[in-house]
Amino acid sequence: MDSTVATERALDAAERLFYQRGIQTVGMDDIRTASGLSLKRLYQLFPAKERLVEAYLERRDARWRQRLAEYVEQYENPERPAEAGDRVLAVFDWLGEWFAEPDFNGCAWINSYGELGATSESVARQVRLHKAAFKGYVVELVERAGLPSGLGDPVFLLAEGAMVTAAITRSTEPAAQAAQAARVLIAAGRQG
Amino acid sequence: MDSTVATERALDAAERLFYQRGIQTVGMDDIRTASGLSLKRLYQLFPAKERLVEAYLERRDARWRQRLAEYVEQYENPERPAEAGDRVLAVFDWLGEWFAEPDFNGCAWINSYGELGATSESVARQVRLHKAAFKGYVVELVERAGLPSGLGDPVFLLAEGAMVTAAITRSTEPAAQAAQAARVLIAAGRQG
DNA sequence: GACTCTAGAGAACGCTCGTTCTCCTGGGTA
DNA sequence: TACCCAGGAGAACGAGCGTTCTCTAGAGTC
Repeated sequence: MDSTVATERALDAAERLFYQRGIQTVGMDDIRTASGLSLKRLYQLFPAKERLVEAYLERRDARWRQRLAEYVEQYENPERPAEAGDRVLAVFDWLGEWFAEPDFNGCAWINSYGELGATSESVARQVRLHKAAFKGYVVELVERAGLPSGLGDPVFLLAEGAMVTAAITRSTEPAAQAAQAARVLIAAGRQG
Repeated sequence: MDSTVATERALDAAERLFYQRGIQTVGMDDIRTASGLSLKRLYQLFPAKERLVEAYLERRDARWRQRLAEYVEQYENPERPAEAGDRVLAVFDWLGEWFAEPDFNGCAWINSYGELGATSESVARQVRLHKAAFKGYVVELVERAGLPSGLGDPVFLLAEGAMVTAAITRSTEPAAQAAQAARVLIAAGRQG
């Protein structure tokens, strides 16, 4: 089997299991079984579990942010004059769809941070990078909408709060609640 | 040694270690060493590690919410006509002080949920109870301030987002940012 | 003073899990 | 055909850890 195909299979299995059950409770044996690869092959591709965890978070980060950006770009419709803030609010629509996915289990980075942030410096670093990138994206959307850039902070906090709460309560509501609050903040920001 | 004293010592050690390093990475041996109790005594008081975890979360929940309520009550000053929402905003002041504590390591329940929410039903249940109680308290503050009770949701989400972000970025700023957003929402709510 | 019960110190047990090793098969190559 | 070697299956190793067991000391009681 091609090495890139094997890597992908390993990461697919790792992502599914790590995200669903947590990192520490999933053993390399579980990943072997789920991926159909041998332990030998797994350790050739990822010399230690920690490397696999890093690769899992990296790949998921790229995909998560890309999916978000693709969704938000729908709202960049040149045909109609976009309301300032439409694309900012689209973030919460996307969160709502994500929360509704059957295998939604919270934010992978918040979960990983709770599990390993205190122990693994590499995990902590990746979580910080992911959150900084997400926040940077939110700020960028705010600024491109011509809104005061200070709006980025509370919008980001609302999104984080919605992710955590959706996970714990197993509900999609927080997305709509956060969206509504963001709408009010945007309206206030436009006046001020 | 008195049994209640021993229980307290066990919980003190457990809380310090679990909160700082996570639950799974702390062994019963670590708790024995830190508490000065023997394993035998520990297992008399808590027949399994899971019981100790439950007791840790329960005791911390009671103390956390009591400290918050005590702080907020300062703002219940009958001498002056309190601004509606003062006590709601006091929640964020208190969060800011908490974030600044040297051993602050995020929200114990969010962390525990990330670590064990998928594995341990008892942990998941306690996290949900704690968050429901906190949210209930926020809603109560909002209503007692004569504000529209729908304001409870976004204020709660801002608080959650602030906790998560303060932990990951190791910064106290999110408390002030969330407070500022809450101020705007409250002002808008008073008008609407 | 003999007995009993509690508790301390820490060894021991059994299981899990990350990692490595052994043995074997099969395909490519001179 | 003889050789080589990448890879598969899974046993084996070693450490960590939750839990229990052993042995001992001491305090309370008749």
